[in-house]
Amino acid sequence: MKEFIDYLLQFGNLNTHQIDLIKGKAKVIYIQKDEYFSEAGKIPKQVGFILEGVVRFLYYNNKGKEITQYFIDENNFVSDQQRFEAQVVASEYIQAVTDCKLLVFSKKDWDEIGNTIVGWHHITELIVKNCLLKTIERRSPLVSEDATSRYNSFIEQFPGLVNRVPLSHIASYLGITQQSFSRIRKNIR
Amino acid sequence: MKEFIDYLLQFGNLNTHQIDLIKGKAKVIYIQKDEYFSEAGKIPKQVGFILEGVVRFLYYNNKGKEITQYFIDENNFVSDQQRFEAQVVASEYIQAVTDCKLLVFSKKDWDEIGNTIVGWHHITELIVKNCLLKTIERRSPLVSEDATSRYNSFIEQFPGLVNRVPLSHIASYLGITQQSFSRIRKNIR
DNA sequence: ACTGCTTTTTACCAAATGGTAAATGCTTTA
DNA sequence: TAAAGCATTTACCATTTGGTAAAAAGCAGT
Repeated sequence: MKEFIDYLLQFGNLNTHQIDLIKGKAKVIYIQKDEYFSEAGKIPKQVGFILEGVVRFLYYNNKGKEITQYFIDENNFVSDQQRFEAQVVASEYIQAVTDCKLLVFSKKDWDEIGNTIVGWHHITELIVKNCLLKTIERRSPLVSEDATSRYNSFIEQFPGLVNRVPLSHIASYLGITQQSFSRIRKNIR
Repeated sequence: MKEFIDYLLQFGNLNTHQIDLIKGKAKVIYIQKDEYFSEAGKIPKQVGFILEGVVRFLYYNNKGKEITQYFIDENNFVSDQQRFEAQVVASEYIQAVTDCKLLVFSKKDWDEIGNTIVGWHHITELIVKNCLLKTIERRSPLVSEDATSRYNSFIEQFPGLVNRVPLSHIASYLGITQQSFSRIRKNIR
């Protein structure tokens, strides 16, 4: 829980009273590997913050191929925030890649925090913008670099994740087949 | 100018007094093809809105290869907004791809608008978020699809741009060589 | 330890893409 | 109109990546 409050305080000030309000509304939930945090075609019910574990965003392209779009690990928000705020159906799945421990807020509680804490919306806007920028920055090299360079930047950007996540998902994230990925890893060794 | 105000009104309400204030601070400038709107290593001096023309974001990767990261055309904001707001040096170039006519605001005028119009920050936050989401959505297929599919989604996402932009820049945006791009266009014909 | 199941690696060949270089086409300028 | 300069295409071959299939490795449950 401390990690979560520290995370928030990076983006704005909160007094102890406000922090207690937030803590009071946070629920801890556990999701097992391969379970979904939210699903394409359904309205996201909650916004989460990862205390332990890794999740991924994924969708199926028009050829039916499963595409891993992004990984999120400890001490980061996990949410299809646009769809959550607007309460409209998501177009992507958010799936646990390992067993996860999450802090979550229901839409009702999230709104109550927003209506109670002055400046909360500003904080969350900053967080969303920050996450989007990080996403763009991390995914950009995946377009222009060759597969080996993509893998190297993945290792830099998500240190340790190689050992926690099925390689098939990483290959999908990097935009290559699992076979090519295996070959590349072999050449690097 | 009407286009600009209409664009803003998509994201929030503004009364005539506020609109007049904004109009009063907007300057029209012209940039010739290949000139820079802002440059890597320099602090962005202004935020712009494209009335006519096309610009691109570009950077040089660690191998010195020029990478076109994004195109922006008429009736869209063009700004390295994070660096502009914070007034820190940019890491990318913004270059006119065609002769351009822009509305621009200096940092001083932009701040004055923000300090005068209640709700302005909210509008600009929405716009920034919107642009970032669109960027992610447009660039995502570039990772996982093959070159032909990338080209097809480019045509959908930027209709008409193929005929206004040097093909070498499009190839770079798609993450392929100009030769491959030429070959792909030939096969489609 | 064995079985069955999933993940990862390997092998093979086909297809796509990159790199170098040259040819063609298009625009601008004298 | 010719010349020069840049953009685009083509050709050729090397390299990378994809697709299919099978082997090997890892893992869970008995």
